[in-house]
Amino acid sequence: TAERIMLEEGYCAVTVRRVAKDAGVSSTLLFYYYPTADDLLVALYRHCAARSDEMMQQALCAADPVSALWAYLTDPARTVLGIEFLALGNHRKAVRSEIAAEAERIRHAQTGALRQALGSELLESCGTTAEGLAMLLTSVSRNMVMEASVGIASGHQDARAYVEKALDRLREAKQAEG
Amino acid sequence: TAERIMLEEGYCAVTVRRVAKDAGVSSTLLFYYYPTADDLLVALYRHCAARSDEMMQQALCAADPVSALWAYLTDPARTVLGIEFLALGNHRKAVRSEIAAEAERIRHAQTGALRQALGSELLESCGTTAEGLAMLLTSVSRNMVMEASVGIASGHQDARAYVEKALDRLREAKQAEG
DNA sequence: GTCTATATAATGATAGAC
DNA sequence: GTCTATCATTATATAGAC
Repeated sequence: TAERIMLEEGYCAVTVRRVAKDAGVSSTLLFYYYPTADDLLVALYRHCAARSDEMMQQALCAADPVSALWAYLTDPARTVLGIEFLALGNHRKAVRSEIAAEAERIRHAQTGALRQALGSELLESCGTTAEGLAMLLTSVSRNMVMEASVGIASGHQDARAYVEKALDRLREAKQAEG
Repeated sequence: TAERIMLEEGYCAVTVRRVAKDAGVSSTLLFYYYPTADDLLVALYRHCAARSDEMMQQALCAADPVSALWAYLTDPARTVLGIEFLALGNHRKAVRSEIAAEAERIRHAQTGALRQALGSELLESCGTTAEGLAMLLTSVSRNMVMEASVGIASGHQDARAYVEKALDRLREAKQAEG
């Protein structure tokens, strides 16, 4: 329930009373399990992060990890939720360090997979590193999803085409090399 | 006052009473000028957008518009504010269309300046368009600022170096051509 | 475990004095 | 224009019945 509210109305709308009301229980029951409102948000974050992590691990183990990673990154619901948690971390110190640590872990996992799939040499020959590429792909997908969500469309097709062509080229270069 | 609160605590913290309190006036005075809370937010948005627009116009008229645009995009305070308004638009329909329209206008201005500074042919030879490049640069700067704000650093140096090198190359190609 | 009732503070918004 | 006083609602949180 909390996840749905966060996705539809943003992290500010995820209050104990609101979640309790939508879930059909009393707010005191939620306070019984989560002593403070921040505890509820942290629990929600851990739940979503674990599931997201599982999805990403599957993507990184796929036959084509690069395509699977890009598909994972551009999934609208997951990305909108990720942005909300980022905003949450930006404004509530209680969850900030947790979100930062998890984000670093995720980037590290993506980095390892990209390095394994493409090789450091190929990445360097393209002018970046696995860390840089993971950061760039995350940036484009996040902004694309966020802008699309408010109805901004200019440049989206071009930017998406550019990224997907660049990923195609990386794949081809890897095949030619391997 | 509203701008400061939004920057420091996010758009959810920008309430009529809170702004009034920090500004040292009564909340009814704010309701006198802004009949609803949404009116206050829209007015704040217009104020910030106009100033931001002015900064961008200056950047786009600079000797080196590409560098100036990138400097403008990576300004932390302005970017954090921009992200807050984007999130605001995502969750409050009253301001959504206004924010989307302004964002399209901004992208259009950037697009025109990029086309003028670099030329469509050069951009196409790099595999993208002015719209696509504006979208990509905005994406990287936004995510970089947002992540840095919560303490995420992995890949930032590499991504920034990649973008700045790509922009350098575009400038050099233009100089060689012109 | 789950509830009702409650305390305290903050929210958007209005009525009316000056 | 700017204020005080107020209303209805919602927020986090606690006490205590069952």
